Amino acid sequence: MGGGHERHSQSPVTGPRSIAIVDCNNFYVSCERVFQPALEGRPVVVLSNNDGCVVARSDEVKALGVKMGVPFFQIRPLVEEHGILAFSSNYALYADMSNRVMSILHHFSPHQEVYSIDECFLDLTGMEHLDLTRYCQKIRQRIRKWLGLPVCVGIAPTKTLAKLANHIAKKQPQYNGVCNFNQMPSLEADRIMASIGVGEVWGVGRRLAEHLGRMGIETVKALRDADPKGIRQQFSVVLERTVLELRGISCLSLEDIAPVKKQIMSSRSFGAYVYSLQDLGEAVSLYTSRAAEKLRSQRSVAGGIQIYIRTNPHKEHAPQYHPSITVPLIEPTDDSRRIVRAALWGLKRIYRPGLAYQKAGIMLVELSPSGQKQAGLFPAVMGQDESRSKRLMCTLDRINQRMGNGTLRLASEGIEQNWKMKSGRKSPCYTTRWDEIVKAMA
DNA sequence: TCTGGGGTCCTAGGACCC
DNA sequence: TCTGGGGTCCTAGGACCC
Repeated sequence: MGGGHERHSQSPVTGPRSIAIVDCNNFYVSCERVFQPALEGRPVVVLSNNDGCVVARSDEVKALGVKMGVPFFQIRPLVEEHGILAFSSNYALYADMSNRVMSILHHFSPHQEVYSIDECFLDLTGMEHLDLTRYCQKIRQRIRKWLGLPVCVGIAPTKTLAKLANHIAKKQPQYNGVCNFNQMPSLEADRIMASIGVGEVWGVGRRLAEHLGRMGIETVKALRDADPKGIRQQFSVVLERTVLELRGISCLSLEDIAPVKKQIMSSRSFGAYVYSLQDLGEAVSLYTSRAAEKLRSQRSVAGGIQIYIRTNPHKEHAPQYHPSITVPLIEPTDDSRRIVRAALWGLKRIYRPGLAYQKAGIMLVELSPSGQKQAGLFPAVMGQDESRSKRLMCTLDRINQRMGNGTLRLASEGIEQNWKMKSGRKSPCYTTRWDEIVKAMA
C-alpha cells in the first residue's frame, strides 16, 4: 500500500484485534430521561439550536417515522397528535454526562478513543480470555446502573466492522445489546451482511450509497465482496479502505490521544433576522471569543481567521448573499482582542446593508502549537506586550471557567444581544449548575 | 412564521517553478 | 508559426462523520 497518512497505516499487531465501540442509545433523549423519569416510554425529541431541527429521537418517535434532522415545524401535526415532548438541547448537561460515561469506560480499557460525545472505541485485544461478549454486557450494566443511560456495544477486528456490529446490536433485540463479530460463525455474518443496506456502513453516505446501488452493490456483503482495486479506481482510496475493513483487514488505527484540532469554528443562527453591522459585529465578537478560548485550551495559536455571514438560504425569493473573507493574523496569536479586531475588520469588508442576515460564523485557521511561535517581524515591539496578553487571557479563561461562560467578556460582544438564539424548551443544567440542581420535594 | 453546529479527509484544477 | 513535462503548493468543493 502506497505510503499515506500514518493513522491509516495497517496495524503492526499480528492476529485479529478486538475493537469494541460503545454507543449510547438516543443519547440526548436518554440524558433528559435520566433527570425526568416520567419521560420513559413517551415520545421525546431534542432540538438543535434555535429549536430548529430534530437532533435526537426516542424509539417511540423513530417508530412514528420522524427522520433525523427534520425541521421541527414540519412535524408539528405529529407532535400534536402523539403528544411528542420536545426539549431544546442542553449541551452542558450532555457534555457532563458524556464525561461520566467515558471515565467509566476507561476502567474497562485504558486504550480508549473518545470518538464523539456519545461514542467510544475501546481496544480489548489480548483480553479475549475474559469472554468479550460477557465483558461488554458488564459495561452495559454498569453504565445503566451508575448513570441510568442505555448503551449498545459492537465488537469486531476492525473499527468499521465494530460499527456495523453496534448497528446490529441496536436493531436486533436477540443480541441483547452486544454483538460480537469475533464470535460469530461466518455463515451467520454473511447472512446478516446480506440483509443490511450498504448505506449503513460507516463511511458510506447517501451519495455513495446511491452510486454503489446503481452499480448493483446494494448490501454490506456486496460491498465487502467487491474488488478493492476497482473500488479505488471508481471511487477513492477511502472507500477501498472501507472494503478492506469489512473483510477484517484493519486500516484505521485506534487513536488513544486526541490530536489537536486543525481548525476551530464557531457559528450560530440568530433568533431573529439581523440587519445592522453593529449586531453582526456583536455576534462575530462573541463567536470569536468562544473559538479563541478553545484555541488557548488546546495551546495553539491561529495564523488567520475566516469570517462569513449569510442570509436565509431557504427563503428562495428573498435576495441571497453569503460572502466570506479570510483575514491573516500578521503574528500568529491566541489573544481574543487581536483576533476579534481582525474579525471585525473582515466583517466590515463583507457587510452589505439592506439584507436580512440569518447566520454568522468564524473559523480559526492555520493553527500551530503556541510554544513554537515564530519570532515576529518586530520582536522588540512584541515582547512586553506579549506577556501581558498571556496573563490577561489566562485570567479571563479562569474566571469564565469558574463563574460560568460569559461572566467576563469583551465590550464588543454587546449587552443587549438582540441576535441571541431562541431556546425556550431547555431543561435545567442538573449536573453543572448548583442553582439548577434537582430539587427533592416532600 | 419556523430549516443546527463542528469537524475530517480527499480530489481536482490552477498557479507557479524549473 | 511551431511551444514539454513534471513537480509542488494552494484553494475550493464535495463527501463523509456525529
